[in-house]
Amino acid sequence: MAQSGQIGKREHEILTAIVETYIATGEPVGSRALARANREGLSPATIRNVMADLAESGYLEQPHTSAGRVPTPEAYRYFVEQITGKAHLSRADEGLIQGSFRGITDVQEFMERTSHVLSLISHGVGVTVSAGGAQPALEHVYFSRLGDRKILAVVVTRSGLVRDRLLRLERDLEPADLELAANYLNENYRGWTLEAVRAEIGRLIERERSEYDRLTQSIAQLYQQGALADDERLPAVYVEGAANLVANEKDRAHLSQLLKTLEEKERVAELLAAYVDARQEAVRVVIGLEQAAPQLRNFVLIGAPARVGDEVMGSLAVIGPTRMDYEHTITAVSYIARLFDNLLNEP
Amino acid sequence: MAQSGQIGKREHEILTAIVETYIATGEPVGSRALARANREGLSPATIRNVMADLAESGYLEQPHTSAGRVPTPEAYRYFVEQITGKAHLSRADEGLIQGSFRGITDVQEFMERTSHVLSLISHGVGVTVSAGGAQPALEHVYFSRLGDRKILAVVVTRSGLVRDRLLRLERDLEPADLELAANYLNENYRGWTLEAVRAEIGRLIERERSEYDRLTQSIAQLYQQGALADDERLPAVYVEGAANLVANEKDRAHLSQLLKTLEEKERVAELLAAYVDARQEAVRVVIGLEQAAPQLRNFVLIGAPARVGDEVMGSLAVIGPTRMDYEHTITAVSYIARLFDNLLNEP
DNA sequence: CTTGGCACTCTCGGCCCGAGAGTGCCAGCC
DNA sequence: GGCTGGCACTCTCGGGCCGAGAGTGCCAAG
Repeated sequence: MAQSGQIGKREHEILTAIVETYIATGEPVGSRALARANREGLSPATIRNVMADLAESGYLEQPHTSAGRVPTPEAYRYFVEQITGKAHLSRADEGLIQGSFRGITDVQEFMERTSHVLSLISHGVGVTVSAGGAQPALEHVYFSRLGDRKILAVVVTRSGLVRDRLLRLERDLEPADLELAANYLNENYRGWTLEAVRAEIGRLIERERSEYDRLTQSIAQLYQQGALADDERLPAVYVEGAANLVANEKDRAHLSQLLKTLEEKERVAELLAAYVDARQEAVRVVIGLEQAAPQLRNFVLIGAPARVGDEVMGSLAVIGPTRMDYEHTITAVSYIARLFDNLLNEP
Repeated sequence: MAQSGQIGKREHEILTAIVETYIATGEPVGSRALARANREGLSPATIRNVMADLAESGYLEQPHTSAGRVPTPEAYRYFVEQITGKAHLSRADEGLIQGSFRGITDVQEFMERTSHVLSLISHGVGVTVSAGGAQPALEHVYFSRLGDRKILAVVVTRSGLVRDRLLRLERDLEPADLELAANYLNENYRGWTLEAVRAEIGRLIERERSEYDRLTQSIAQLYQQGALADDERLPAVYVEGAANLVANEKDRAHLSQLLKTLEEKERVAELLAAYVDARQEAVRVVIGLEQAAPQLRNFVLIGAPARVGDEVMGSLAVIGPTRMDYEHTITAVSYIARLFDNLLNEP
């Protein structure tokens, strides 16, 4: 009786074989085909019995009577658990990844390529999201006057991210004022988290409310228009390989919805934030994303945090159909996550 | 005999009606339906005669005998020519555009929203590409040391674009050296085009080859690793609304190719560069993009340069099927192109 | 516990056919 | 001469039907 969900050696073999062939072919797998491929030479009838047990335990489903069996999310979870640890990055994939990153010079491009190469290897959608989570620390600010009361603020963080914001001031500031303000901030607050800087400036303004000098006034204005604020609310999101979904999704309306969802950058960022655990290094595999969005029911997320030293710079992930090459994808995600660290810490 | 392509009043009316209903319905339009809609009460037979003439002149095609007629690219060109100038932005579209841009603070986000709102209005793909063409002028550089021999270079241009590059030096530089180098560049070359700065530094290094002082040495290293180079080679490209293609393209393989093409940012940038004329302000409509890519045969580009004052900051465009709402799209592109200018020059 | 056999079920592709839409052409009408 | 109604013809599309193929469940025997 397998109804408790016990999985013995034979069950394991057959379940694994079903998941593998279903991933390879995309069609419900029947007992006959399985018997032919099986090295132990079991008969179709035997396999049918085992399959019936597995179906009862919730690992298999039938699209309709008299079709083959299809793995349930439960089956994929089991399958992935068995793979984990054993998998090994293929030479070809390693070469592909290394080649993709050759000659990269800017951070955005690095993220873009990461997404791209992930989509190539997984045949799913590659996603990279910057930052989120940890508070970025201030490295440098710069203000540039673009026109009347229009200021461009550029903030560089310790971890190498660059953010720019367009500010509209209430009263105009001269370039000299801007320079003084930037110098003041750079000299006194380098290395502070942006939040701490904001808090400190808020206090500063409060304290000196009455005796506003020119510098404080400039800074107050810039601060109030959000020069240093909210940067963490706008993580950079890179999505590549959406075209891969076309082959997998046959329902047009559904496909269109999927593409729309992936174009909403904030939602993608939330998805990664919800599922990728920044605190631990491991690759996370989530099978069935229906909680995040109903149209992602038959989808899988395979992600990992991207960290440089102790700071989390963001996360990378593959989003793809449950019918996915887990082994390649998991190893690739894990490899690139480590690479990310090396890129900035090693020669 | 209409074989010379002469278009009289009646031909004009009927051709316009055919294009309009084909755009609306997507199905070949027949003489009967046209007769019913026609206010002049012409009979189907008469219309058939005119249609036969138009077909001979190259404005109409039949998918097969005994189907209705479908407009050729020539017909769309004619149609668009008639529209141009007359079109007027609808209240609803104007509200949508204004609403989309409310509260925007950074340049990237502005471009992204532009692409997004274009895709909403046109039901095609909205595209925005920064820069290209004109040489950007230096406003400010900053160097940050990320780790051993790893430098982050941030370049702000006059027009408000921010670019960062990751450099790997041959010999390490101290933060103090970096600061000196940045100060030197900022003080001496602000307002120069990047190319001019590069040329000048090249000369400087050449001249002082033997008597390298510490500052020149730092600058030489940063220069050689491309701190100021090639920025124009990497325009930022924002593509939104690819999901809209799903509804229009029935061939899956083709659809997949289309999406792949749109994901190749460089190709999209080239496409705009090729077709959007930076020197003149007008909206450009290109019908039939097969020269750019065979899979874009039945596609149309409607684009305009985005300029701030005299400087071209990039271009914006809609790429969509020939069956597109030209009137809405052309007016929207033109409106946003002007808005782009206002954004930075007016209150 | 495993296996071969057998009856049953369900899908899928091919085929046929009729309805519907559209065309081209011709003869007649204004 | 241009416009129109009529008519025969063509092509697509959807529905219905059928047979092949694949798979199942169950049973009885090894």
